[in-house]
Amino acid sequence: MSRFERQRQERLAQIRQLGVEPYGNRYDGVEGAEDIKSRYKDDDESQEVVCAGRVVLLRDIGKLIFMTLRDSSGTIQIGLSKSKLGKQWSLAKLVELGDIIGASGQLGKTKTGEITIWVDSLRLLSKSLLHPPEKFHGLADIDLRYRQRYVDLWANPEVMERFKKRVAIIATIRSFLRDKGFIEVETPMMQSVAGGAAAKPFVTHHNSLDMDLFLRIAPELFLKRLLVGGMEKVFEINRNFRNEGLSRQHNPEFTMLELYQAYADYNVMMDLTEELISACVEKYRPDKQVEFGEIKIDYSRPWRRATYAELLKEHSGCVIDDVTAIRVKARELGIDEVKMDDSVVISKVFDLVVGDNLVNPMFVMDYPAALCPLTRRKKDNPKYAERFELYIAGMELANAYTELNDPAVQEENFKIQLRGQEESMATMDRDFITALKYGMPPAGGLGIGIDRLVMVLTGATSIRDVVLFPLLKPAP
RNA sequence: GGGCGAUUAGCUCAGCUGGCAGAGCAGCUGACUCUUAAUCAGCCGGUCGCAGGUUCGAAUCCUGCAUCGCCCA
Repeated sequence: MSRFERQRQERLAQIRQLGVEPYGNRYDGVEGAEDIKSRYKDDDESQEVVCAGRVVLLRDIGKLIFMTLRDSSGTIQIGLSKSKLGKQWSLAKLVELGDIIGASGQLGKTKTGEITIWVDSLRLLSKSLLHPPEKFHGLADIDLRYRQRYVDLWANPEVMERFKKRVAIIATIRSFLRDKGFIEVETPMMQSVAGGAAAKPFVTHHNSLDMDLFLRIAPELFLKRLLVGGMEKVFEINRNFRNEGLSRQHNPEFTMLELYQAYADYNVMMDLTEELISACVEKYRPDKQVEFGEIKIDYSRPWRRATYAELLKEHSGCVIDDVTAIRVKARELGIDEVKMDDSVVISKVFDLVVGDNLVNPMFVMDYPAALCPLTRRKKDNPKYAERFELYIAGMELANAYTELNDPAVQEENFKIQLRGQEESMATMDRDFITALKYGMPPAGGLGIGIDRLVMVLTGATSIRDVVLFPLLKPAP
């Protein structure tokens, strides 16, 4: 135990000696700090208010103490004077930084004009036994901030603001989709076949059935079953799990919006995507500009739409059908392409040459069909699939396509995809094929990475700054 | 997995080519009824990440390890 902790334990004992319980109970009538401040009217010092929060600043000037309390809305100053508090003065003198207190009193202003609650009754709601981080710099150690988010949230106010914004963005998306007639569903997180994307799943085990289950890598195949079932506009916002490395754009569990609309196609999805994200921009970034690290994202509409082949030509000079030239380019970029399939080489070159450079929102359309096993091919050119990805700030924000609803083609694509994979992974979702055989309406489908969306709307360059508790190695 | 960087007081950080371990904040004591990162005076606080090595002498140089971060795969 550090000496600070011992000192706080002693303080705790002193408080108990005063007959005060240091861990309070229900405290009624509390209003948000910012609400209280906005209620203040000049020359009216008659309002009685109640607030509660953590003591984040403390200025003791003898017989008068000023404290700054922080709650989820912001901060407010309270003033405690010996003359006004009477018997509670000795308790006031024992309050330390980090304690959670409640206070009621008259709303007024100081001589210097700061709105202040002149406290007539004080309540200790929770004694803090660990000293808080340094008051000016807050908690700066990056690793500690993620590990002790419960400290980060009040020590660094902008963190609270960002997470409140995340909540609000998700609420905006839900109401936008409900207004358009989509219904929200929940599909299995634990699946016996992990399908709907190309990624390594996490494995878990069901004891009484004695069978392995996979945490889902995507909800896609279940949401499409719902299209077969007759739900025509359906969406899910929930977690996906992918067993891959961590980076500033990847957390093993991440939140994804997936939606499906019967009788639509990828062009409808493109309009919907632009409209949906723009609704969020309107609400949280009315000037349509977001600083993102070194770069600035401009959300002004309309967003450019270009085909995969056009962009490849534009940024690399290579024609997409000229595989030899693309392989030369790949080697220039340091890609070890010898054993790779043509389609894989093209996609690696594309990611490096094009993807990273797309700062403003850009729809990349018509991917090589080999990369899109769940997608309908273009009628006039079956080498390409009716799929687009939305890029913002060099990241893939959204992925959408005209859904493949021909069971025979789907089964064939699955077989090709499974070829060469390890035995344990190579499981065909036969039930999904059966569902398609009953008939799935033609449909457009869309996925949006919610964490990344929050990043590009709030200017956070690491996914860890928009996930409350990002995955970390256990503390040493 | 590779490269670069970091690790010093509870927190935020200085510490140059090797020579007695430093500051601010926090804490403790005292003063102060209008402070705003309050101020003023005094005091306390260290296994310099760990383990070796070089040296008369290592926070500093070398090697290895650990943890974290950034970049790359």
